[in-house]
Amino acid sequence: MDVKQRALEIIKIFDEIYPDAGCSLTYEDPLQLLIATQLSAQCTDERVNQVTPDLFRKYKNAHDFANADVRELEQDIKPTGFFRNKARNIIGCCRMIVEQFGGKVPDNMEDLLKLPGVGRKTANLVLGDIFGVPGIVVDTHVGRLSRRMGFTRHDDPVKVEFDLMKILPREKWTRFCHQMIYHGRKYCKARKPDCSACPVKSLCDYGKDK
DNA sequence: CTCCCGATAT
DNA sequence: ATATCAGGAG
Repeated sequence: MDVKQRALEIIKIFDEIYPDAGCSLTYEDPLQLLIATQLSAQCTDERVNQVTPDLFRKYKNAHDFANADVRELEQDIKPTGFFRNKARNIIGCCRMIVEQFGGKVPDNMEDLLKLPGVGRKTANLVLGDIFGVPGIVVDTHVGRLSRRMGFTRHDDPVKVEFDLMKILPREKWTRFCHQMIYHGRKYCKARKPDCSACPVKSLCDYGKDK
């Protein structure tokens, strides 16, 4: 079967088993999603969601974060790991948003990438979930599953992103990535993938020798 | 390529 | 003990 055809079949099954696939981070506005996503680097969403309610009660907007004390912010986000980099990035990010973008999260890739600590993964997530702009969100799950499913043979997230863009219909991009992450957490896990129970095993060669 | 880094699963 | 978690910068 053609790889595009196979992707569509997988999406059909994903739509049935993950009908409500969306972002697992809790947020109430664009800035909160931007910051929660930065905190989610090498950290589970679950842990981020344990930290953000207090965080967003304490810092209510870009101005509050821009004027935060670095050491204090470090302590506020410590459980998410990489806390020194993340605290510095969040403050730098919010200063730029206040000074150059009128206090609002930019709505385009070019400007989002200017923000410290924001790469293509974070930018594509914000574009997709906030502004409705289709984007391939390549995180650790999407990269791993894409390789296992034969959608790419690259490790480089940017190459994975462009391979997926060629295979998937544009309007499916954002939702498909959320579904891949759900699937990665439930079946196609990094350590002990549960191929025998996988709903798309007939469309994937990865666990074929068991 | 390395570094950042705490928490949990295996 | 080690791998891994919705990455990004130098």
